[in-house]
Amino acid sequence: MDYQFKEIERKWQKFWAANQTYKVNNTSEKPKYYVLDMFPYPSGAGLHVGHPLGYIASDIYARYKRLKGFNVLHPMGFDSFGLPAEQYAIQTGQHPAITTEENINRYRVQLDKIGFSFDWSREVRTSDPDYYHWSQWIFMQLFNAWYNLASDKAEPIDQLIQHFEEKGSVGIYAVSDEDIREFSPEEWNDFTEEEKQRELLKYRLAYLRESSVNWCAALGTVLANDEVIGGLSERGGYPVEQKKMMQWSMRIVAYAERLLQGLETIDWPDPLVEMQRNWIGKSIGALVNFTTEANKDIEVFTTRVDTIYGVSFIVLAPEHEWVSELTQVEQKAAIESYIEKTKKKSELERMADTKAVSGAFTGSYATHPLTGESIPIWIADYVLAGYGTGAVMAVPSGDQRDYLFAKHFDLPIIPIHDQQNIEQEADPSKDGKYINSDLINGMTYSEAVPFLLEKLEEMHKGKGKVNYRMRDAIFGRQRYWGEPVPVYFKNGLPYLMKESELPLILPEVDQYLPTESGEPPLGRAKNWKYQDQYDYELSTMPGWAGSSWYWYRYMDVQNKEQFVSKSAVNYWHAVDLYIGGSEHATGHLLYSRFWNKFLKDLGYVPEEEPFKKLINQGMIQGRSNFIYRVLDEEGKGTNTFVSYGLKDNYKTNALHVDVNIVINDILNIEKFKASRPEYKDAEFILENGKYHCGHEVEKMSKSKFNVVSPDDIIEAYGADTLRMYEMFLGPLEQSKPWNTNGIEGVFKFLRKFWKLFHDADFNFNISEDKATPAELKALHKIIKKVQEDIDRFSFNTSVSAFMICINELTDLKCNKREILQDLCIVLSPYAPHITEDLWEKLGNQAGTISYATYPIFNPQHLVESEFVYPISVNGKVRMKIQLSLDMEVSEVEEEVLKNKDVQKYLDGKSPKKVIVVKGRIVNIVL
RNA sequence: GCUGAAGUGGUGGAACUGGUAGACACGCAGGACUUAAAAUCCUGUUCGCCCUAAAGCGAGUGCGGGUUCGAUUCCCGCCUUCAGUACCA
Repeated sequence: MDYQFKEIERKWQKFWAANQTYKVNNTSEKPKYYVLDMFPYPSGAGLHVGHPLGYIASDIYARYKRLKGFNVLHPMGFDSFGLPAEQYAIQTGQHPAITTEENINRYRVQLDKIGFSFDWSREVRTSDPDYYHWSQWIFMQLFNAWYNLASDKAEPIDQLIQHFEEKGSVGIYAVSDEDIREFSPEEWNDFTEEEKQRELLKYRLAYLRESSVNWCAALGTVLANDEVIGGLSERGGYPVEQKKMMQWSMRIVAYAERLLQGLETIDWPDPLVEMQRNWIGKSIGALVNFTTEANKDIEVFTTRVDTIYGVSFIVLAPEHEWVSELTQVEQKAAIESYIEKTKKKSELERMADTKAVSGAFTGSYATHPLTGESIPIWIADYVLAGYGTGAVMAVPSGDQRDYLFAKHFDLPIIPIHDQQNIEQEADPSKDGKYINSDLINGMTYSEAVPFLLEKLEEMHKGKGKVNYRMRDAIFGRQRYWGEPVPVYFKNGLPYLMKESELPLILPEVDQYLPTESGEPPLGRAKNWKYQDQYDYELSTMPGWAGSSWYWYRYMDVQNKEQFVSKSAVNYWHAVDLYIGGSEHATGHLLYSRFWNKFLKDLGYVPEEEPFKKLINQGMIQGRSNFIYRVLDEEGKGTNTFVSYGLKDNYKTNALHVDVNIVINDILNIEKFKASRPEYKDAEFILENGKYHCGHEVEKMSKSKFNVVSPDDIIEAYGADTLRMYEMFLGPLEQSKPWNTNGIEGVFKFLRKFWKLFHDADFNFNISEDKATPAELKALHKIIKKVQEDIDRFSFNTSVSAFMICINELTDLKCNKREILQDLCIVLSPYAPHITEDLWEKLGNQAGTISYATYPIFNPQHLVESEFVYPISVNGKVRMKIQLSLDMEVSEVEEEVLKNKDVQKYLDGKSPKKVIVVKGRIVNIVL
């Protein structure tokens, strides 16, 4: 029988499931290896051909590691809380759990058809109460912890309480809110319970804070940033306003430095590391105090304390807390109107017109800490309330924004060093010697900074300070389909439930909308009170809660007592290889590192970093096809379509056409006519009897008719072809458009491979004869190539190498067991079905190829005695001469120069120089 | 603007440490088989020059320079595309 991929693939997928071929134990003699994929959100649209790219690569890697003798953990699950299911629920009233279940089942069917070696007995779903039990539990640990700067790690809050009881607030160095109180142990012990809780909340790593959210009154809901476009809601286009709400937050900033340092220790792609670094945004500078008449010191953050003598004004963010107090009576109207104006501007507009200078004078002055001069205080929206202290010392000579502001409002611009050129724009260089700078005149940058810091500190006017751009993460969503927060409120203060009461199950509601009074959907739940009297927290956890620790649950998915057992985590440790998209660079991957560090601080997990090696698979874009409708004289569409090459002779209108009825850019006219009634009588202007379509690379989406489903590919060519073709498309990390053109080549390759094992009538036919050196050479070339390729994640090049190998063996008419059996093993990570089938036919026990031993490369088989030297003259290859590889450099040179064709080039002269690289090349320089 | 990645035939791409540029595959062209088509197989296919073929010559990895016996690979400057980020003091 010819290669019957459908039958083969069905047979082995059934076998693997029935025999739990890929089930893995938490104990083994073998070394462990953990290969993880970023788990998907199961959307209603199902998988398209771009989704499995990373899964195929990781599956090849996992299978390869098994052959290399590792105990491989390779699980899969679903990130199943999320907005689309909730949106659908709002529209249809269907419970999101039902939609989610349906989508997961569909995903599972699609994934199973591709032949992955996942251990499905370890599947996790973040929306499953058995799973979110532990998301809630981790939240509780965060609530019950504080960050001790003295030990530089998170510690249980009980230790902080004990310190307060014994020593008061003295000697505590914590990451906390700014408004912490100072107290003695006696005072602490005299605090009421509520006062104590209120104070502790300022230290907890999960804490309540007032923060602003995107509130859309018309939709009655809170929107995520990416649901707001130009100040309007993405859906419906309703106005969105900033609204202050009490929100759960996570003190991720406490980990900023460790998150930054950890980047040095992990093997991630450079762009991704860079993105995280920028996101954390560390800057080293100083805090400086400027005194004001109103007796309110303005603290500014600067990275250029050396420019302090160039300060000619102070700028506050319009939201700065002292703006109103600093505003003088005669300036009040101007300031208030300016604040009003900025409020109306959405964040996007503020970003868009970065060129327009605007601001207003408060009428107040501050005193320069070193010169004692009076400096005007302005407000302007180019200063952001959220960064640094929300106030800057403006140095127009050194900062372009300050420069433009000074020019616009006619404020002084003071040059601060002798090499500064400030005629056209600010000059931020540090190269000169300071002028106009009193104490530091004549100093260089590296002398001035430590000098000034010391001076300011001595005067109690400032100090060195490291600032991070990263903000604490908001940890609440006013939504239904997420993990309930295991908290109830007593007298307005949050308290945790008992751990034994977990999980707190997501209650039923009548609608998935906010209540009339604007509370989140959980406000609709009937009789939902803690101990029948206390209100629960009504917001749910954000999408990243469940994904910030899921790789641990895979290690020990059935555990009812703990999120992961000590023994499981001490066996698997951390993820050795993680494959996923770069869109999670600053979300999931940052939060996961944060939670991991926290869990490590409390001793639950052993590793500081959860993902040792990470690979980003590139995005698969769509490749759209177009047909060209001919327009008549009035520009109206006709029912005639002109082929791509002739379209310039007509007035046309390009239309997307479904790529699934186009092969190699040739339209299948019959299928097209049948696709819609109005095309039934369509006419075509053809080229050589064919209709050629135009094409363009776009996002893969339904509306562009360029979505290709893996199901269709598998139906036509099989999963092994799909797997190999996805790899063959190009380097894993590169983004590329999906183009089904070319898949035939991979399919033909697998047929040729099949034919090696069969005679002309497709009877299984294997020879037991001894292999020839040429056959062994072909085999050992591929053994070596594939292991090198997989080790550097270059899967596309091994597919080519397999093709070369099969072409060679076909030419050699090789059907010897000695060669083909090992070849099956080497190919099996890429094409598991066909190799498993042939493995069985070769007489091996069914279903065992996955645990076979990868053949050992023997360099002996690749040793050559002769080499065809390319002979180049002045760097240009002119001819080839075959010589023995035993020949020494001098012998090669001698032999080459004797050659007749070489003599022709020499033309009687002797060469200036002859370079011989043994076994590589000869270059003659004339 | 800043940061990062990348520019190689008609197309996807290969060339891993500076050593035969275009492997492998698609497409295309020609041929075999066939009444014909599909399928399959064979041959050719970077561009230009010489009527054609063989042989040969010249150019060639975004552009311009450099280092080197030799550069897709290293260095300098520029252009283009994609991605991320953005008044961060």
